[in-house]
Amino acid sequence: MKRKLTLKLIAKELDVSISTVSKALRDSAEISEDTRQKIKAFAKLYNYKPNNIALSLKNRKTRTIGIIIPQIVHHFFTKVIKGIEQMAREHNYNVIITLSNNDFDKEVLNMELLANGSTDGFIVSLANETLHKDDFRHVTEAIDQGMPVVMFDRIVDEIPCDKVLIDDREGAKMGVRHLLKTGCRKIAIITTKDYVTIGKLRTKGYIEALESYGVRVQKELILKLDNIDRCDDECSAKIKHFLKDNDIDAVFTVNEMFAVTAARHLNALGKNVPTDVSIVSFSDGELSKHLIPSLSTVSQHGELMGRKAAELLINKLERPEDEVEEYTTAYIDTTLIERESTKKIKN
Amino acid sequence: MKRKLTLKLIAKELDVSISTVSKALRDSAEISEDTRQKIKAFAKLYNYKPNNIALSLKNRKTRTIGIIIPQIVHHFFTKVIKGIEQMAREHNYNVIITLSNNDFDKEVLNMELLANGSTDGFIVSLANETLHKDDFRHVTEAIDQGMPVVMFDRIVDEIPCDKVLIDDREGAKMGVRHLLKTGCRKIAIITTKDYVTIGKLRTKGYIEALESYGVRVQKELILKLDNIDRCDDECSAKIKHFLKDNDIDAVFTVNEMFAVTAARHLNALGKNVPTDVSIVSFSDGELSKHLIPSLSTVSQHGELMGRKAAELLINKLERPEDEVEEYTTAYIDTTLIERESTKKIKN
DNA sequence: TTTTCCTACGAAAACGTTGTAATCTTAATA
DNA sequence: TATTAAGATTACAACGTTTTCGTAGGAAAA
Repeated sequence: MKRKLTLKLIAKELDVSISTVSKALRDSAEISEDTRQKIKAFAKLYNYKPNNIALSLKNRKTRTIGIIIPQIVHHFFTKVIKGIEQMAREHNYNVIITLSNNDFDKEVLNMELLANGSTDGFIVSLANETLHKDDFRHVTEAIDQGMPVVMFDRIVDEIPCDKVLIDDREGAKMGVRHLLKTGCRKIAIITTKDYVTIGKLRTKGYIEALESYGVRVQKELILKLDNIDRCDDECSAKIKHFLKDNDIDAVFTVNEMFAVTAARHLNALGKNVPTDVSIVSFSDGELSKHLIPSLSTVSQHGELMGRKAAELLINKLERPEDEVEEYTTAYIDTTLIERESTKKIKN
Repeated sequence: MKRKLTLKLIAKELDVSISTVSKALRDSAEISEDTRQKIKAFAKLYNYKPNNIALSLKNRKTRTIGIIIPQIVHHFFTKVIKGIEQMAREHNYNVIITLSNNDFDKEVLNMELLANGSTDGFIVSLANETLHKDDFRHVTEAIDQGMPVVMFDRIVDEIPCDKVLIDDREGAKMGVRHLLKTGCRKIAIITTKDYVTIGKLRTKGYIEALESYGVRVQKELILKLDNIDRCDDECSAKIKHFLKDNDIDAVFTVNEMFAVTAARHLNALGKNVPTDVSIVSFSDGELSKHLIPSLSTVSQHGELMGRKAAELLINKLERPEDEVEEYTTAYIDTTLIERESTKKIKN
């Protein structure tokens, strides 16, 4: 196995010192034109590339961003990553992704692992279990150690760091308003339990939208589920009964899976979408687009979110030492995408 | 900003040498029980963690695997990554992911970037443009430098390295056979042009399945499209006409998007799936699962593929120096998943 | 007492860089 | 001719580890 080319090898080969080689390659004026050319030619010929690890150690910087997310088999996170990737690349940063699988211990482990010199900062979306446990020491510890952290999507208010959020309340409001505009009045919502910030805020938006139209909010039309973005059999059964037991003409869901499951059950119940029941879902997924009928959604723009998160982090990483600490919370707007699961707006 | 705790700081604090601290923490018998306890207690109290970068530099190993893939917004790659992640984690490796966006130059750049000390080896799926250009120097160069490389899915036969592939021919055969078993005889295929290896092999499987049942292969029932995994308007229109113009009772597609598009057009044509026309698709997607009706698929097991790729790579990384070079090509079996788009098998 | 052998620690090198300071030439100036 | 200046190169330390080798001091053996 060939050994990677190093300054030392070049130096030995050309019979100069290591310093000379280093300086020549960095175009230092200290080195004579002759020597510089010779060294650069040699380096180019044998394709010398400085060793990143050594540089990281020396500079105490890795130019690497660590992403900690619950899972990757999820279109939303996938898009966020893409956004982060883009922005990172533009600023010459690398990206390491680790998955927590929604497991608290694994999340802690991953953060510790990456905190030991591998990354300059973190972009984090917390695991379900972490939110549940209400234990964020691993995050605050990282922050205390001087690691900049940006949280997105699944955040915790109390942690002092930059945050990027979807404007969940506004988004939900927009989605439900659309249902109202198309004439629906018996609008249900399928959401998560309140400890999930997202669910809570979206529920709030739902309520506000109804109130703004003078529609009474009925408690029995609000279904709060334990699941967050998967929908297992139990979850599916609950949705089924919910849809069967209530007289509704529309359903708003806080994620795609709930919507798809609802669509399936409505279909089984012989209800036509959108004639009998309209559906609007919060989403950043492919599913909505291709379902028959395709789903109208409140689109989350995960890519933008990723870009923003990366931007905030990079700002922190490159700010001068003495700058005052200051935390931003950025909101990413949502867009309503009309598809086949809602009726046309009446004029 | 607090400085990270290092051996040096501990040594200074406890008034011993750096060596002593290092040894104590690694439970060396050289250090007296007393000192050892004292040092370990201190380290624990202040949460000392060795610096990874320094270790990497020293050991000339990073315990990091680099993944180079065309895109991440694609369920298949997402699953592969998950598989790689798992296996890596089990063997105490980290994972860095970079995206080529199907762009040749970016792929080259990414590989060079990661090759400079950041990773011990690569898992690669080539960009379309790279396959088209037929230029693989960046890969062979990495291999020449002693970087183990494992290719998966979009591979090139000539490159000497481990490879992981889906058994496309067998998979397609199994899918089409299932259609035959459920009584279908007028089976169409929607596939890609032959220059895409995957399409070619799957078409071959289709033909073999028909022949094994003594069903005549009709050229007009084979639709070869230019697209690979997206399906734009033009592509959709072609599928629409194909379905309208031919009298068929089943359609086999080489990817999920073709299947979804077909389902949509069949629906519009008033054909019931599966009563009038059955559908089987090659896939590793979520779409199939949630479509109404859900699609029967030849499942690709991306996760397994990822695990296998990681396993091969780790084997290479940990094999003794003097072992002979030897390359494996592993095939990942496919599985037929029966859902609602096919009829039950008649006995 | 002298030699040998443990025990418990420390010094130093190495991994690959970079930047500062030191050194050595050679030519110009006084 | 002696001094200085400049130009060109090199030595060295540092980043944080681990590990090999060395060594001091004391106890056991001769």
